[in-house]
Amino acid sequence: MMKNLPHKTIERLSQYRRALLICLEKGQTHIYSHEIAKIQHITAVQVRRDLMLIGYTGTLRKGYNVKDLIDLIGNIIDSTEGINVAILGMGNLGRALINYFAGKRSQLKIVAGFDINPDKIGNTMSGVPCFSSEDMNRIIREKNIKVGIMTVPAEFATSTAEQLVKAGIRGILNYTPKPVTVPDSVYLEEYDMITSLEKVAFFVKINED
Amino acid sequence: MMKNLPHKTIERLSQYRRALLICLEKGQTHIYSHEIAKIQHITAVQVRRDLMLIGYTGTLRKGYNVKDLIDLIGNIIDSTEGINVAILGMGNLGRALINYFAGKRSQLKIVAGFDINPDKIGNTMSGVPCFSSEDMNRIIREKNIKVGIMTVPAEFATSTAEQLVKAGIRGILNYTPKPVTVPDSVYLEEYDMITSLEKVAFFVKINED
DNA sequence: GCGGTTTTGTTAATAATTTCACATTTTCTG
DNA sequence: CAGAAAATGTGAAATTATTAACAAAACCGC
Ligand SMILES: NC(=O)c1ccc[n+]([C@@H]2O[C@H](COP(=O)([O-])OP(=O)(O)OC[C@H]3O[C@@H](n4cnc5c(N)ncnc54)[C@H](O)[C@@H]3O)[C@@H](O)[C@H]2O)c1
Ligand SMILES: NC(=O)c1ccc[n+]([C@@H]2O[C@H](COP(=O)([O-])OP(=O)(O)OC[C@H]3O[C@@H](n4cnc5c(N)ncnc54)[C@H](O)[C@@H]3O)[C@@H](O)[C@H]2O)c1
Repeated sequence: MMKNLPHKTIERLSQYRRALLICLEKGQTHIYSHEIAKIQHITAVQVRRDLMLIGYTGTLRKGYNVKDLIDLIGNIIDSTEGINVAILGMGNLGRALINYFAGKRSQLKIVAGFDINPDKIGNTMSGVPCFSSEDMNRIIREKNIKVGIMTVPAEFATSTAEQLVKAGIRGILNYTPKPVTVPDSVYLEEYDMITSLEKVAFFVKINED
Repeated sequence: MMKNLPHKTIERLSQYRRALLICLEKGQTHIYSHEIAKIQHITAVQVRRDLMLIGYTGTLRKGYNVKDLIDLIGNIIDSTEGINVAILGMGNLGRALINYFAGKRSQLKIVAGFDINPDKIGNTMSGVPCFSSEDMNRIIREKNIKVGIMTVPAEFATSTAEQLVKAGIRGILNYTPKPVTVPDSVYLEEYDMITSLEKVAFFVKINED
């Protein structure tokens, strides 16, 4: 069910929820498609189309119920039992991520970090225990970790991905600038900040007439 | 010229270059479309189509010349005089970014950081001087900074974006989870790691049959 | 209660992106 | 040198994503 939602829609649903959570905190009970659209820099039609795809129906002239919509998006994109996540490489970026995620989403819990630096192993950072990379296989299985976020140095990207796959991981988010290869059964997402920055720089350049 | 390249192509060109630079370092002189494709997890046709769009012609049976292609991609996406970049918010993520970018791309130079924490102002981090946010307007104009990377706490996202726009910035890369609004003349790119993680988690969930 | 306005939901149209299919060229092999 | 194999380049088709257009319903002001 809901397996064939467009990839772009999945991303937007996550973003809608983020915006809706802010509205909920502010005590807002309803929201119009064009309000969501404004926040996300897209069109109101697109918002309505996405909500149509997940079968949510708003109220005419009142818009969408913020709380209900948050819940429905949760039903669609979250998994019921939650998903345990590991950080590979507790360096600058790894720590920044742990800090950022701490308590943000109850369905996604960072339950372990891994490193090879003996000074870090055994410590806890923002509530996340750091283990030795050597124990990756065991810990990932013990803690039922499904997703790994790779923040190791680029030269260790390939070997770390291999270890993760061997340990039975189901999804990898790779922040390393080194693309990795995984079997089809593992979902892979790669992101490089330089690509984003170069894209911004490109459009700045061509806007300069 | 080259103004109407598809957005997706721009992103991929940046990624091709990243891969090609690694090949160049290894001493590889030529590369086939299917080799590039494998690295980027896309199809060879897509690579050829992108290169067709930028007017690059490879050699039949030899593939593409690594060095030439790197140079051509540079001609397309880099601006000739280089672009100066500022980091807004020298916290965990800001410092991680400075560290990461240091010396990676000569065309994109992080020339200033801004913060409001007096302990940070006046210091230098990985060669990047940290200024007070109050001086943003002056410094951005003095140093001819065109692009800003926002890594301030979410509650300061809106005001920081406003300051940047007032200072005449041309592009913003927003890593804050708070979407911001800017005039059409400013190119805006937003990225939230939670969206990426939720996307990975979603596909892990639906792959579990 | 009526006419005007606003908003949703959805079909149809359009636009963007990717893939297919294949002609062409080069290289290799015997 | 002929035929097979491997690669590029590209028009056309297919797919995916976005936008336009509009009917229908709800509310507002009078
Ligand atoms: N810093 C950024 O903003 C940024 C942005 C994009 C990508 N990246 C990439 O993310 C990665 C990490 O960046 P960083 O700034 O955190 O670097 P860092 O050097 O601060 O952290 C790397 C950490 O990984 C650990 N490590 C090394 N080998 C390991 C292994 N085999 N298994 C587990 N842990 C291991 C190190 O001990 C260190 O703690 C790099 O590949 C970098 O290119 C960084
Ligand atoms: N840490 C992550 O991995 C991560 C990931 C995605 C997004 N983010 C977002 O990036 C932002 C920064 O994250 P962080 O972990 O670096 O936080 P942080 O608290 O470590 O850093 C924020 C820095 O911004 C400075 N600051 C505060 N107000 C400012 C202002 N008005 N002008 C300039 N500087 C100001 C603070 O002094 C601090 O140095 C947050 O919005 C966070 O949600 C972080």
